[in-house]
Amino acid sequence: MSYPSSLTLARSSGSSVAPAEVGSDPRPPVHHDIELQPLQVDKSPEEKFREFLAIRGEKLTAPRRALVRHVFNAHKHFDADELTAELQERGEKVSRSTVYRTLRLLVEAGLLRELRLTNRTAYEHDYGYPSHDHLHCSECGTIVEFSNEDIRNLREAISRSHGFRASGHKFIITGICEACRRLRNNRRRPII
Amino acid sequence: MSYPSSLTLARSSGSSVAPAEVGSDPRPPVHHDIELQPLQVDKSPEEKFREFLAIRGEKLTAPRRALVRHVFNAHKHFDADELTAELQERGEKVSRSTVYRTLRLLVEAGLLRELRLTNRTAYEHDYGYPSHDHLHCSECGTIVEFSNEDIRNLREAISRSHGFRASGHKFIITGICEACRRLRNNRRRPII
DNA sequence: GTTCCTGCAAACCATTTGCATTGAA
DNA sequence: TTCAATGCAAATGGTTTGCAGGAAC
Repeated sequence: MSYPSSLTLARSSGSSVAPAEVGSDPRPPVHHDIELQPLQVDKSPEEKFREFLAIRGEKLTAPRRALVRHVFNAHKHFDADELTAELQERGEKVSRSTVYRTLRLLVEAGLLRELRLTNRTAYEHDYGYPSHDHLHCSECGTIVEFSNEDIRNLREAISRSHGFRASGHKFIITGICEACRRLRNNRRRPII
Repeated sequence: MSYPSSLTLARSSGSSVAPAEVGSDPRPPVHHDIELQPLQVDKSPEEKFREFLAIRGEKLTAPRRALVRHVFNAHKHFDADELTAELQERGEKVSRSTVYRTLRLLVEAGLLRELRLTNRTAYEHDYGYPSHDHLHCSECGTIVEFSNEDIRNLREAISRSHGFRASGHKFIITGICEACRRLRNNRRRPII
């Protein structure tokens, strides 16, 4: 069976260097700006999680199910407190502790990936989503995803030459996004 | 005037893919494993810091001087508490708060770079040290530095294609270092 | 002198944990 | 029926901050 992966907002996947694509308003320090196509996967995240738990003799409870469903319902970056708030707004009974505990499990299960760009840990989909890296705007905090296959090769070559066996990597490019740069320029030469 | 930069432990700088070089004991979760040549710089870190402070109308005090001297006396990764301990062992009167405050200044001044691999922030030399990236052993916590010029090009190409103006990047390869891999293998097939 | 800096202790804030209770298998 | 999960509140641990006294410019 094929899980249709109802992720939102997919764009150009870009093999060597992907074309530009920038969001409109740069003010709120929120993330997103999704560019990649979700992968077709044969099991739903929930099912995948249940299996992971079963192997360890652990249980898929109501709060865990609500959480994993909610998280994979929209493709975006989020942190523990945002998630807690969203779940509670929806009337789901999930405490902050359980959110933290479950997020840790989802990372161990390979469903989510951690991203430490600020003091709060951000999470993103790993299961059903292609390997990618991030551009991080230091002005507005926007996170843009991109995919570049050279990076993987580079990572392998470097690891090999250092006797490392790579299991993953993080490549984060920090800078100013196009929208913020334009705002800056407009401020410098204002229309009188 | 040329500052001779008394950094310790330099090794192969490696342009495209540097040769392997691995430390001996992988147990303690401490960092290091330096591979790059320090750069020749025209001002000492202390002098550079003094200038930075002067511009902002701030002062180079005794604790700050002790700190910047100590930090640039040896090339290694360290965190705030390690540094506080080392300074106090040497009889320098620097409180933890001042260490935190001064580290932040040194980052702003471009003398140090922050590295967030664990829950504690690690610091490393930026001034007088070439741009580089890191291999991080998930088993023993060792950090190995490497330098690869393709990364910079990749970063520029990707940034350009996304309308970003890059100001920096972090490329961290996670995996198992050679020493830890050997330990694992020995454990799997023990000598009876 | 004025302004900035220091140390101390307290505050902060994200995350973790102990424990009594509840619930999945 | 058993072992694990939950929620709450308290603990943790790295980092920041308010403030009164102390130093640089």
